[in-house]
Amino acid sequence: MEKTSTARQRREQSLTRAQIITVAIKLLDDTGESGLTFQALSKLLATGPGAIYWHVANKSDLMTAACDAIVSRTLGTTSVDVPPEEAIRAIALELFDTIDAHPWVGGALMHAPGQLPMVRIFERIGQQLRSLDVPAGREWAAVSTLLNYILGVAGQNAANAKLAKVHDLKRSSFLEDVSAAWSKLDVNEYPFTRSVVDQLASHDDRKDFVDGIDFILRGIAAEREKMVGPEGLEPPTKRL
Amino acid sequence: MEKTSTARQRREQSLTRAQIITVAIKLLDDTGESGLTFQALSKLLATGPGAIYWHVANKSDLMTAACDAIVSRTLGTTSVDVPPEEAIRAIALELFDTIDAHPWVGGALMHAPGQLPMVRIFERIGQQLRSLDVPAGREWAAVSTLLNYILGVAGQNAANAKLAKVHDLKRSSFLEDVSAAWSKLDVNEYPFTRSVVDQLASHDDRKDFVDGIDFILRGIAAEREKMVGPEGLEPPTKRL
DNA sequence: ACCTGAACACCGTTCAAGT
DNA sequence: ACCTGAACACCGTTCAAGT
Repeated sequence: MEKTSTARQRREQSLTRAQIITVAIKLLDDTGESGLTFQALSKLLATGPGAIYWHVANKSDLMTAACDAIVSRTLGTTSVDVPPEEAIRAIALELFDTIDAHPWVGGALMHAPGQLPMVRIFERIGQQLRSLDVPAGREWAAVSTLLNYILGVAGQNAANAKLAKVHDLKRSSFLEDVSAAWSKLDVNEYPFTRSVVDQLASHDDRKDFVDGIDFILRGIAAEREKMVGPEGLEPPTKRL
Repeated sequence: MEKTSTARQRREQSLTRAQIITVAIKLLDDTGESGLTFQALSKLLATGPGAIYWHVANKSDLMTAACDAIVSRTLGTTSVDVPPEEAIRAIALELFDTIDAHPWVGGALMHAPGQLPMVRIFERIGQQLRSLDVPAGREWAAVSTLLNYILGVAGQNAANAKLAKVHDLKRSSFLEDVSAAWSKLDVNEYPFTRSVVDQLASHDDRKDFVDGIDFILRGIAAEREKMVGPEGLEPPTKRL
């Protein structure tokens, strides 16, 4: 009944914020969002719950820090020197895969608006949009759209993972439950939903995700093309 | 120190699920997401915490039910007989305004994937997309994109409201904090973010939101136009 | 069938006391 | 400067006991 694995050391060196974050990530990965407790954390770190508060402001601070560690690691590996639209797709997909592997990151991302992890994504996408020559006045809207879409999918993934863990641990397809519930909806009130129930089981989350990114990118491009118009003259992009 | 307002009745009639949901909504509106407790709720209903569990499975069930009450009310008022793209914009805007007025709805929406409130939105958008003649194979991707984008904004609004309440109750602009933080970022690492800090204060959340919807709609339309091609022939849309 | 309310098993956070 | 760990103020949820 006792976790004999990661609980050793402590004593030779003093506790570190980085150390805490590392163990927190391990805990979150192993036991999910609800598994991160100061109790469990302090046991793994062989210390008291109070000690952690010396290095970390509170649980929310810890979550954001753990999230940022993952996000910065992910964005660090993105390839450069590809066309901007492809780069954005690559950034988005890497985020998707990361959140798929660590669903709690999705939840943490959602609950830390304006915080460092989100700014990292904002910046990366913004830079690519800038080399796409999106007019200065439309940059904000374009980045926000992409970011909010990514956050929506991220949050949904996190929620799915939590539901799957709560409902029961074995059956990976709670999709069947949803599918069954949708099939019982009134056909007159929910004609569309009823007509696409079968796609619930067959659809590919990852593919759908990129499709969404592509819709947005196409929308941004379409607006740009319309603005260049007959003269082909664009307002000079604001530098720095 | 005692809430004298809404605490009366009880006794003449038995407790109702609808009654519970109504009071829960009031509590959520007045005190935020963290204000909804079975303790506070049962006090307002003049009963014990255990009584509520006879009508409601658990807190998550209650939250989803409260969320659904708001969402169904909102979607019920949407006008009909407008072009599909405009209808989608209208649906999205009504949702935005609703979530702006009840930020907790954003959080509840995010945590109930596949649940009734989300299906309502899914269905409404899906119907409009169908009258837009989006090819059957692309409907799922198109609805998902719009829905996930809306969910992203919804979640962000909820998170902002929570942060604003926690940080301090008076100053409505925690934007200043974020703005200050962004201004301290390294210019070489965060050139884009630094160049748009001023837009943080001046931007209009609601307008940005519609802009995002428009990007996506334009993206969907652009794809459709490309597919009709020279022949102008579309595959017949699957009926029912 | 429906309500009561004490009790349970947990939370995050604090803080006097130690080193 | 940093850690200890008991204590505090809450949670959601349960359940024997009532009507």
